[in-house]
Amino acid sequence: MANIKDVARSAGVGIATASRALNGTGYVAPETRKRIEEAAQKLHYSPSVLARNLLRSRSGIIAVMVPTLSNPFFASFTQDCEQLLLGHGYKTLICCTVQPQNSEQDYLDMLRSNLVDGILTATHSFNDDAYRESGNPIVSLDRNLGGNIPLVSSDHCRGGLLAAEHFAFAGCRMVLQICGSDVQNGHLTVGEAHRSCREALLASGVKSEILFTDWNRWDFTYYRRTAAHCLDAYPEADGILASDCLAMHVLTEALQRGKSIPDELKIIAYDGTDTARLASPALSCIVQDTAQLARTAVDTLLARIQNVPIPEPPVCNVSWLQGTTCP
Amino acid sequence: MANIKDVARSAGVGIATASRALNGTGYVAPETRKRIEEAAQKLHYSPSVLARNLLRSRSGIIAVMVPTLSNPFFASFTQDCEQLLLGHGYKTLICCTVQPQNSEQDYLDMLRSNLVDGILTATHSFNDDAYRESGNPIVSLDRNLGGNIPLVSSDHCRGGLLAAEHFAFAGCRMVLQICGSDVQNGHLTVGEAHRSCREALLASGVKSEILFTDWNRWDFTYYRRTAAHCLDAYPEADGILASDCLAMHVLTEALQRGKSIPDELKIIAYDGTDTARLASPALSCIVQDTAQLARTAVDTLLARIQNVPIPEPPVCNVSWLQGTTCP
DNA sequence: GTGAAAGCGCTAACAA
DNA sequence: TTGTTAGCGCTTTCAC
Repeated sequence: MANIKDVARSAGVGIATASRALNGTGYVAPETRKRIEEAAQKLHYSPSVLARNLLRSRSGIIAVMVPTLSNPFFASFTQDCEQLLLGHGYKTLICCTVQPQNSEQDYLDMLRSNLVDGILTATHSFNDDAYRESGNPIVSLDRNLGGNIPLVSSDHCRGGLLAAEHFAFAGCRMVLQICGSDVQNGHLTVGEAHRSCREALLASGVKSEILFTDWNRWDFTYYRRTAAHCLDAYPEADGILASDCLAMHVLTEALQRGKSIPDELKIIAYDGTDTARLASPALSCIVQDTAQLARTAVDTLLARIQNVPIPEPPVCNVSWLQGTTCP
Repeated sequence: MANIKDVARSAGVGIATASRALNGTGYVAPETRKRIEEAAQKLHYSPSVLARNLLRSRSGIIAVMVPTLSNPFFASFTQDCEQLLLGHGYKTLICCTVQPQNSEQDYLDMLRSNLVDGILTATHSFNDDAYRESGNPIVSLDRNLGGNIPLVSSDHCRGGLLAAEHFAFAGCRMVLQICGSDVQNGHLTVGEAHRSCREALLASGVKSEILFTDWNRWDFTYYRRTAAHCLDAYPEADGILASDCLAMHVLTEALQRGKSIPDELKIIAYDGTDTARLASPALSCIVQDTAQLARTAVDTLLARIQNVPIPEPPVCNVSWLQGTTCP
């Protein structure tokens, strides 16, 4: 690969002149510029981003950390971030933490070692200290990392309330809320949804049970087993709240058992990704606005990187999407 | 951020010694090593990957190009690649080409400018020349780029055959095959599936129509419109072959119109991602083995990077997954 | 065993 | 307007 020295030599000019011409920075005679450009063309010159990065100590790369891309919510969020970041001149490095051995620490080290300029994390693990200590531009989705790490999240409180209202309105007597075990440490803001939902249900005289799923499990078989377990262990439940994938499995499993939906069992899917909207019968959903989440997260991160004061990130919208699994 | 010079100074040694101690390369007295390590610890030293990369002219990053992560097949493939690459010490840069302005060219330039060590492309656009000219380590999924760019793909010929067999067995008289318009340039290997399916159908006396979808469209509304269009425009079709997402929309739309599935209409989903397996009634699928595809693609790319001779990449398995939308 | 120095490819002061 | 030079932070000869 030809480098700038080759180009300069070939054009019969100094290195700095070549650099200036190629970057359009500083003075350079039109005729010289032409010679340089031709030389660059001829040699297929392409500047080394590596060298440039070292000089500027920035890589132009942002890491997006998610548990797994196989979950449509995270896939969608990642996709949205990638597009937005691209618009700001950043590339996106993807980090899936579904395998416990891919410790978040390794990913955090990328920040310190300058491999990435910032991190946008949407993972669910526990070691919050590592994040705080890492100190650099980090923005968190849906998980309160403490320190002064900006938190971006949906209005889960309202989300939970919406769900409760619809369950109650539909005449449920006993709702099973399925949520990740990781909400238990209290740092996951989605816990708010379950808290507010439960509170509102109880206030309306509806019973509520909470079932915690295993940590960091996002696979088909686990979902299916969990769905079956719910129906086995809580036969009296006439309402179930679960995130998209799980809700779809519950729906499938319930139909297979001959349950009539929504008559015998109401289901509300939390997240409301396109995937959930594809189920038949259509799932009733609490929809998180991934586009808004991504936009907020990216804007906040970029502000952080540029060291401009960041406005308190707005809480993102949730909305009700009427399906047929809960009126 | 402390650099190696700071560490060396703090430990009272030369830079080279510090480097050797920290990397465990070359001789260094145990006691000196200890001093250096302590200094590094104290200063929170973390080596700059940027500098190291420049020196080695490698970044340890692989780019994975897909149309969009919102499609579960690509999400799954990307996820699998990321995990495998991580095991080989590579990070994964994600490039979504759903927006036409994010030209593949920009991404290819990353190769030349050393930002990535290799590219794994699974996009569907047309400019094959750019790939060939870029010359560096590239592996293609499901798209014949020509030159000597390795191609990894499923046994689509068998996939199409399987589909045809099941349609015929189910007693279909007229099958509608929906496929991306991009197969028309003949470079997309998935075209094989449709070719072989159609051939086998015709041979069995079953009619076959092919409907081409727009290029590079992967959104919910487009899917839905297309599904509706299929049912409108081909009322006589009693079998439909479509990729997962579209198949799910067709299923939903058909049910909404009161069609009885599979009695009046058989549906086979091509890809068979977890998402499709979640539909109710369960979709009958031709399953591509994304794990195997990813493994093959990654192995081939790494061989290419290390400049070892690459065995002809094996054609990956497809299999039939019995659902209830086609017996 | 250790350290000085060269250099990866580039940009930005500073001189000329 | 152009060229020389000093680094960015690191690894790696090659003397000592």
